[in-house]
Amino acid sequence: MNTKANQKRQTPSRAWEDYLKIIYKLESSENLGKGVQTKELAQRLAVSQASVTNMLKKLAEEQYIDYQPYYGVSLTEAGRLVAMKMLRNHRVLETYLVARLGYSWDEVDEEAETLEHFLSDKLVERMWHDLGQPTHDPHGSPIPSIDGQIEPVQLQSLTEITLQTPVRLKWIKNRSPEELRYLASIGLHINAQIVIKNQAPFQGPLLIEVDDQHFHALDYRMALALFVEAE
Amino acid sequence: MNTKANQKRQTPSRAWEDYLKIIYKLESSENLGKGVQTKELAQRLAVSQASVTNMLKKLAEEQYIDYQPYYGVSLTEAGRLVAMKMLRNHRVLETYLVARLGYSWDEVDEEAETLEHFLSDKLVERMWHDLGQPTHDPHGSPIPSIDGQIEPVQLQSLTEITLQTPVRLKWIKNRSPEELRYLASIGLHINAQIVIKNQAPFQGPLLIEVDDQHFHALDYRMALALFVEAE
DNA sequence: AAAAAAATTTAGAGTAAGCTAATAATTTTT
DNA sequence: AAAAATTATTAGCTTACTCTAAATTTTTTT
Ligand SMILES: [Mn+2]
Ligand SMILES: [Mn+2]
Ligand SMILES: [Mn+2]
Ligand SMILES: [Mn+2]
Repeated sequence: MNTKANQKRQTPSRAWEDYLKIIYKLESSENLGKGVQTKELAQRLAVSQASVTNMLKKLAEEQYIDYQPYYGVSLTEAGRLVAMKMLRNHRVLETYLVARLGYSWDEVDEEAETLEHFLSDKLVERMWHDLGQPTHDPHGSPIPSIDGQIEPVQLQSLTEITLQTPVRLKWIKNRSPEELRYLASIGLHINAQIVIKNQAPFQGPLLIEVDDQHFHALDYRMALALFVEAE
Repeated sequence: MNTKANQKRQTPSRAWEDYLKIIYKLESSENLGKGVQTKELAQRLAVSQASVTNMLKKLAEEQYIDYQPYYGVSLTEAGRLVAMKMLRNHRVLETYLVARLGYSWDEVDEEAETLEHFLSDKLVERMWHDLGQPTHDPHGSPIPSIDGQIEPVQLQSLTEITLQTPVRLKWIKNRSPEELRYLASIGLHINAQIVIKNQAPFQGPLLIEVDDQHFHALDYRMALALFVEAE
């Protein structure tokens, strides 16, 4: 009856869930195959690095992550499943708010960031079925399946597209509400058609035509966050 | 620049909100005009009496309650408004889950008990408008208005009704999911017609007829929680 | 009015999650 | 290969909320 070894893995708290979700996001958008850094986590979670170190020890203890002190962390399968559940909760809710309660795509993230931790499985599944089992959220992010599978994103950034080739907007990655409102105001919603007419040098703005209608100058950094598919 | 006096009142935490909500419920269902007791709060919140005392000091400090040590507590106006917001959030959500997501009345309380603390005003108002601005939840409890007004319940308990007088069921107070399912199974939903055919002595069961269809024996303690209105 | 019972508060401690400052390890630059 | 810069960890505190056990006050019973 060893008190430590026998202990059940606890239900992850809100804090743990946010850590695991961010670790997942950093892991999958990471250029290299290295572990996720303490510093990056601290930034994304808006807590001190010391707090992150402290929490990583607990997450490792409960086997949600593999932790090599000084060399970063990666998710275990248990940790990945927690992250997937958060992404599913978050994205199903966002989709529901837009489709059923008149939210616009810039309003949903704030609501979902908190509620993702408190929605029951039952509620998420009922929303998802009511919506017709959607596969993507209002920003084009894939919704993990209930058993934790997620479609790999196979899209190109708008910055990688050659001039004059019409493409369709499929995913907007991580933009602020203000930026999302701006994008909507120039017609850049999911599935909009985009043709790059010109690209200024030195990572300068792109001249784009949207849905064969209007021309706009698009900042290079913004273009980096727009992911598209050949028509 | 006194650190204490200048301090803003903090946004109430989930724990504070639950305390204030329960204080409200005990205050308004209390027989006498005395303060709400520490012991009752401890029972309803499932925490120790010492924890309650500790929390009451903080709530009094922030002026959400009036607290007379040893003689119980009552809500201030600020405290009452917090309680009303929780009841509104809780009851609007319950109504939404039943009307829009196929929940039955015995499933909604569990979901609402947690989510009431995390729903934004925007979301609650959108659900409420989408539902057509309902005034009562699926159990018949009144939904406070957005500015904290609540309709006083003016109903009689089924135990106070004379034999053979048809009445309509308007409110089921505080029943467990199991009891709610049982009530539904014998046709006792909101607005069902009830006629008491007989009442056994010594607070024994009531013989009732439901919607002119079926007869049932109803436990006296259950009847105490059913509130009705003359037809 | 005293004794007994019940309710309440106080004392002391624990856990979760955060912080700053100090220290240590790693990585980058020279 | 040193020095400098960066990143990470440790040490020591803090706050919010909870607990049990002991002490105190109020209420009820005798
Ligand atoms: Mn989001
Ligand atoms: Mn979150
Ligand atoms: Mn309820
Ligand atoms: Mn609650």
